[in-house]
Amino acid sequence: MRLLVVEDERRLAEGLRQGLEAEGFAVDVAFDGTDGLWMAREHPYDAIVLDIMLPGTNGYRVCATLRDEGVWTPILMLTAKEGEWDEVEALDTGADDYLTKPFSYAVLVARLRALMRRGPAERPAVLEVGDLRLDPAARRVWRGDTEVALTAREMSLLEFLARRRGQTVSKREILDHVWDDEFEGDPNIVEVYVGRLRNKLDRPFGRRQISTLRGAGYRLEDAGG
Amino acid sequence: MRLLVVEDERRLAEGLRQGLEAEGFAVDVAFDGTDGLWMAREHPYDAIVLDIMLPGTNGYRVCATLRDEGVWTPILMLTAKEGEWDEVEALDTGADDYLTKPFSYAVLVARLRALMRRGPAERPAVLEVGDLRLDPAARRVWRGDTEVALTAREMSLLEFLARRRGQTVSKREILDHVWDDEFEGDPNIVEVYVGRLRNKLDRPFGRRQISTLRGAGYRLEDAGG
DNA sequence: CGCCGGCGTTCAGGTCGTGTTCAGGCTGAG
DNA sequence: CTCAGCCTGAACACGACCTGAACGCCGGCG
Repeated sequence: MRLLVVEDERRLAEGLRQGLEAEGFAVDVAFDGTDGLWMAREHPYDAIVLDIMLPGTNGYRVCATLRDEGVWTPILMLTAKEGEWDEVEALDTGADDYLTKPFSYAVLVARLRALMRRGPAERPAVLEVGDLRLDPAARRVWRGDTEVALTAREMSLLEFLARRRGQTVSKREILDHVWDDEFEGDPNIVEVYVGRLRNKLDRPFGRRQISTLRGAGYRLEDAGG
Repeated sequence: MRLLVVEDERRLAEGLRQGLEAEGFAVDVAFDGTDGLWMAREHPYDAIVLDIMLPGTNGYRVCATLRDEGVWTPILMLTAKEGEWDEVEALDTGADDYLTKPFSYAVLVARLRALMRRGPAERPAVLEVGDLRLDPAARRVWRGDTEVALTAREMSLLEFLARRRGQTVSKREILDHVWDDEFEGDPNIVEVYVGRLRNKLDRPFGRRQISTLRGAGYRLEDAGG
């Protein structure tokens, strides 16, 4: 069984390598996100241990990118903060399990074995909100039974809203996540794209699932409200 | 440390009880969801072990209901299927952790201890005052079961009052916090907005939870007086 | 190499919700 | 009774939001 450990704290990384090798695993180590991503793409690992706080590319991004590229190797994430939303986010971006630091070594091994027993989860995450269904990996969207064609940008906006379903997300938040932290163009672009999503997903079906909250932002309603 | 185990398989439930009591926990057992819900409401447990597949009320529902009612006891869910969406759903409905059956007994204990160490944490991102419930993050408000639509300004006024529930807040204080330190318009605007909140939250429900204290300010009553 | 179509983005004009002001009526304290 | 403080319905103005259209970039294709 071959493992990849992506962890920037050298001491912890080396400890894990030794311990896991003693357990009979073959272990590779990457010290930052970019390296980790590259190695995960190149080699067929049986599981990946992935820290969230990483230089280069952070854990969420590594995970999301791999899933996007169709790499479904089981991933166990290491989250630093306790009681935060990290865990939910970890699972949302396609991780299969998570562990909060500090963790017991025995628990890590137990959960790794469970993950690998489960096999390479060839299970593309599908988000469902009401009768809206979207497969981020395949980049496909259905309203009920009929598939709807979206452009790349429309897709990622919808995905962002879907992951925060029921919540109000501000325009600034949308710009930061769907566009880029440094995007400094016209925020009106969000309105334009929300409009396009409505034209494709709501109007033809007589719905209004994307609602506007003036002064607050937008919200994808849970039910077909 | 007091635990509640909600599990319908008698054999497993008894095994857990014995094992956990041997670890020094005080353990109560419920064999279906309805009982579990009732017991969780009545007693201040330090943590709850909750099976998903249950007669009566299923685990998701038990968890969601408790969270809705403001019970934030740490919950560890037991999911039966592997590699399904159960885990995400579990965390989404407000569970703090999950374990996939079959699980190692040692892992269960380890994770329980971690949960309890974390404390009755999970800050209720939701404010509750009487049967008034508001989720500042999602920007949503409910009176009992019915959601009420508020504008941005109404929302922040209500949030301010809710965070000072039971206390009298002066008009000046409200102006400083909900509007702006330098706001120099007509203070009457506070009266207008209090009136609007009453129209939306009190009047339609035959309540009067926002009371006026002449010469002093306003107060959001704890109970639905 | 140049045409073409799709896509992301910008722009301008129109709509309508929301924040604010105002004036007159109401209420409670002294 | 009187007055200050509070309530409230109506009116207004601003700006957030919507939308159709145009522009430029890029990749595919002849």
